[in-house]
Amino acid sequence: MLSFVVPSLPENGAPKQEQCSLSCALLSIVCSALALWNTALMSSTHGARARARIEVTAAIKEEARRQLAKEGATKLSLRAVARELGMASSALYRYFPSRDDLLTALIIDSYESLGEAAEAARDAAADAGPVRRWTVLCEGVRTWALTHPHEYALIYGTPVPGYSAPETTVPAAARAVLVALGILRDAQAGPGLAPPSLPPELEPEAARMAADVAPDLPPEVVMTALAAWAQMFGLIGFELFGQFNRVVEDRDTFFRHVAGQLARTVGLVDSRQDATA
Amino acid sequence: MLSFVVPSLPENGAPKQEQCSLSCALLSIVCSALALWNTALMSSTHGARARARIEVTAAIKEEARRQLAKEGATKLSLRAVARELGMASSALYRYFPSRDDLLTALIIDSYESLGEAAEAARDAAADAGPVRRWTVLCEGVRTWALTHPHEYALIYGTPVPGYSAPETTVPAAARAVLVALGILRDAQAGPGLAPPSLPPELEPEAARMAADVAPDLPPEVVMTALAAWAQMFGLIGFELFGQFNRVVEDRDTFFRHVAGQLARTVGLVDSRQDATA
DNA sequence: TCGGTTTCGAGAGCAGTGCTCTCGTTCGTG
DNA sequence: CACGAACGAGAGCACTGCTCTCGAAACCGA
Repeated sequence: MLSFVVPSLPENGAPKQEQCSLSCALLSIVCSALALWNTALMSSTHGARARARIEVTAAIKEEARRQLAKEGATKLSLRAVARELGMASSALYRYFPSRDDLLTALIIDSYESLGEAAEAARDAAADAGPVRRWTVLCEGVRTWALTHPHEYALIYGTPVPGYSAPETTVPAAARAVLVALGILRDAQAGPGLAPPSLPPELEPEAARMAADVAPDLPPEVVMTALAAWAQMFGLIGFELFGQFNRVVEDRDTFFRHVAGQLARTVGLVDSRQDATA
Repeated sequence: MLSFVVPSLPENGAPKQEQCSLSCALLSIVCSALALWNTALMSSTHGARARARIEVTAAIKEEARRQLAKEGATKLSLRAVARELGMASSALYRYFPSRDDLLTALIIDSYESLGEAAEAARDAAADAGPVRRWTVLCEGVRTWALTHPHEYALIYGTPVPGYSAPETTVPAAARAVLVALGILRDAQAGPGLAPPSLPPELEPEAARMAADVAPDLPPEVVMTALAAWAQMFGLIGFELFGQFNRVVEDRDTFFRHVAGQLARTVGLVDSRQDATA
């Protein structure tokens, strides 16, 4: 399913591959059918069988998540999951049409987990000044990444099977960045925002983006915030994937400082609380 | 070999894994022996056999690089490489002790390729102002990433087998960032640098870093430049891995603007050439 | 020039993978 | 109660990384 959404990259022209991508398309249909089936059962709770189904599905995801956290996405094996659960590997395909679909489910879970961590960081510093709130949020994301390296790699590292995540991941992925936009919104309502300047050739793009994402915020702020968000993940990725080995040592304070700089870039202004904190 | 340098992440405690990591250690010794053997042959050119060896090694790497560019690191298969080269898969192990070692060779090649692109970008804008030179360098790196997505993913995405690259990749990895530091050095000698301010708790760290990397540059500049460098890769990674899909459309001008902002963050100052360009 | 040593390629084989197909069994419902 | 849908298990296919063995070829010293 994942490898089905790869329009821009060349595929090998072997006939076997064509057959695969065709069966992938069919599988994706089957997958959404299964998903609908699951949610339909969840809502109406048809019976014991339905409950068993969502229970087994949860058990599979749990065991898969354990293996993911232990050894990473590339080492995640359907057969090992089935073995650990004491069932035949073929039985697993009743719940997930392919390994990629299981991975997609884990991707969504990881996004949700990150979103939860971001929201917790937001709530932990709810009374602080804007710059500090932003910094705490960034530190929360970083801490989550350091404690869930394989999950982080799954969602922000190399896309494992193909090069584009399916549409279903989009809302989960948006959750964390929405927290950042919320902080900006609060700052606008309270201490104030100092919108950064933007070159004129970027203004239509910024307006389009802001209209899609946060119409109540100045377009320059939205665009700069998105850039800052991506830049933060550059820092985290470098630290997590070893690019800072033997280069940056005191990474906590380094990251905190850069996150604060990013906050000011976005337009957040220091308050008394930030200065004292 | 790669999976041998994973001290921080938990491994599964199965005995088979221990045996594997042990054999990995042995293999890494064999690998360095083979590497020394290769270079020794290259320098003294013992005979036709030695030449054939380096030729076959190059052919393997070439075919592997082709498969890497076509389908990505996870799909790279030793057997497929051997098949394409018309030799038995087992014969390939005479040249690379394991798949990871072949990947390591490709990683180094990718770093060198990126370094070349960075140097070309530097030379292409040798006469421009500091901000423009930095921006052109960033655009060069981005263009390389967009044209070599799988190579980029190999070196800046998720580390494929383990979580830390072997030491041999370090000099190759440094090549690109040294170009950035060179631009800063030129700016210091010519148009001038405006070193950014740093909180006092980061000054010792910055001093240590600068002493290691670029003793002739102000520590604040070195530290901020490294942060900016990492941030740039955050932008590139987001674009390349689909995080900007349906969010950022005009990515060229977006990236150019953010790269210019990063240049000013580092301490580079606009010149007349930058303003007109 | 000869014989021993090293290097090489090929084949078979092992353990593992994702995935498919078939075949009984069990469950829910008309 | 009976029928069909869902389920679990097993065998099997094609593929992977990797090891071992064996014969042939190349090298090198005597």
